[in-house]
Amino acid sequence: MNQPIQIYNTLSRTKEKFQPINPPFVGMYVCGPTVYGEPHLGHARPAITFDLIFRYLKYAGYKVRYVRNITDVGHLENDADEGEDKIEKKARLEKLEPMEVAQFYTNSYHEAMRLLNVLPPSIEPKASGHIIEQMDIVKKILDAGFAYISNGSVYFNVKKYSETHQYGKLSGRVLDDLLANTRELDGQDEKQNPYDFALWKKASPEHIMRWKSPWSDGFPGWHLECSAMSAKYLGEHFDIHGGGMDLMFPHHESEIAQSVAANRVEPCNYWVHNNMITINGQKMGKSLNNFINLAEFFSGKHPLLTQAYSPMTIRFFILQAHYRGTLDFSNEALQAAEKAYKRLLTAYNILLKIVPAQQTDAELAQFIPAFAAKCHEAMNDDFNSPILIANLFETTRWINGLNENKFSINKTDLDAFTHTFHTFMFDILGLTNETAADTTLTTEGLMDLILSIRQQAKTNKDFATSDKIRDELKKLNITIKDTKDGATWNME
RNA sequence: GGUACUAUGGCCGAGUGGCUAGGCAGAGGUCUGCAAAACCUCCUACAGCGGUUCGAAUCCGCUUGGUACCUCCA
Repeated sequence: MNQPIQIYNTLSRTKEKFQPINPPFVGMYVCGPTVYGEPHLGHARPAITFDLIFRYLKYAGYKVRYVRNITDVGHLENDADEGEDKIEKKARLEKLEPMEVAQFYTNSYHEAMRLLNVLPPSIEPKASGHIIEQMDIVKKILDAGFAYISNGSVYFNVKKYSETHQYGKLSGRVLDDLLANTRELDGQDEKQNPYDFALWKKASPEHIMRWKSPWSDGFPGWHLECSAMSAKYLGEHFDIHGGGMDLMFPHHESEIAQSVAANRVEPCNYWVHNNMITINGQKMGKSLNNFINLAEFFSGKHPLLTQAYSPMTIRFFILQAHYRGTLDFSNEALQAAEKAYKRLLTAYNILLKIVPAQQTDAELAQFIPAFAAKCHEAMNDDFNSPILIANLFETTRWINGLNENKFSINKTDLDAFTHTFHTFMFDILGLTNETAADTTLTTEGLMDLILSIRQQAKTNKDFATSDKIRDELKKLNITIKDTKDGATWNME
């Protein structure tokens, strides 16, 4: 509303002006996790990407309804010989109810998101709670003639659909190519064409998660849950649909086909996809032994990690790259991010302590509004967080200069400066002031006392004592810095 | 093989047809009892080969590399 936002739309492969259907309201749907394992980096990136977008749209004055689902049914194992539901398999291995498994990992996911300071979505619907809505869509698609029933399962007729619509327009696929490149596999006789996809699957006898339907005892297939839940909470036609680039085909492509077949309307105007993450240049996968979950990053307990990385370091690192580029994790890169993040925090904490003067230096007076403008410009250009962060770093020399009395600033300008910094660093990027959070008044008092004793020792040339104080504090992760005006400290 | 994304200095990672990314690391300096921090200065890249252009890392083509997806599943 109050910002001209450009957003990259996968459908058009260009940046487009963001124009909601019904301003100031914005509907955004993002594909959430399948809860059958510990949350890992692959969960963090989309969550943080769309958290950034959510935060900025709200900042820009929109009333955003953000829906992010929990997938807790019908996820078949990728490389298993017999198609076995991931959640069911886990349940069998751990001797638990399937829903117990789903709940357990949903809780883990929520905890990881909380630590990463990812705001909870407005609505977080579960697939298992929307079976009826999904069956309704199956009925609609059957009625419209875009699906067929085969042996108790219902399949989407891609060929029929493509006679009047363009299946493949999101991912750039051509139907003939799909056909030519699809391998013939066993057990696909139910489908008329290999590229048809299931809307409803008949459950095999050992399949625990099943629901009654007009077609069979079974479970909803494929991409149906997102179509059902987005339509229920955002309407049949809403603004933004997001997710990882890996979901573009077939998941999102099929969502479009389903929605158009059922409702005769495109599900959304803007498709937004975040790019993938690699670890040391390789994709992350259990079979590659480089699978690191978020708890392991936070604790440092993984053979590939040389140290623990705080949630804010991970968040900062992810935001330092643009969401549409691939991002490679390595210890070196994370350590650089950790230092950079701390430097920015230090600058902010110094800014809070600056005492205003009567006047602001002319150059600084120009910088402050320019800084705000550049921050907005960065975010308006397809949520360019790396540019925003670079802009924040531009402030450090001003802040350090103020701290050393090289410049002066008046109260109005100082407030504006602080406000802009705070807004972009904490409200929009969603970083937290980890250092300040640990600092209590008691600690301040204790540190003042300790530093005065150390100053006394230094005055007496008792450097053994002063160094001992500094070294022992260092072991507690408290760093002393001696400056002209006395010692300062900060806690890591 | 197909589709998509991508290839930037020691590392991470932005970006535009001609002009500074930013961070980390490194070098020198200021400061300092020492150290750290801070500040100043330096390190100037754009996979390869062609083409368009007065001019391209930025546009086009080809080549090569990386990643994801292309079967059941969300």
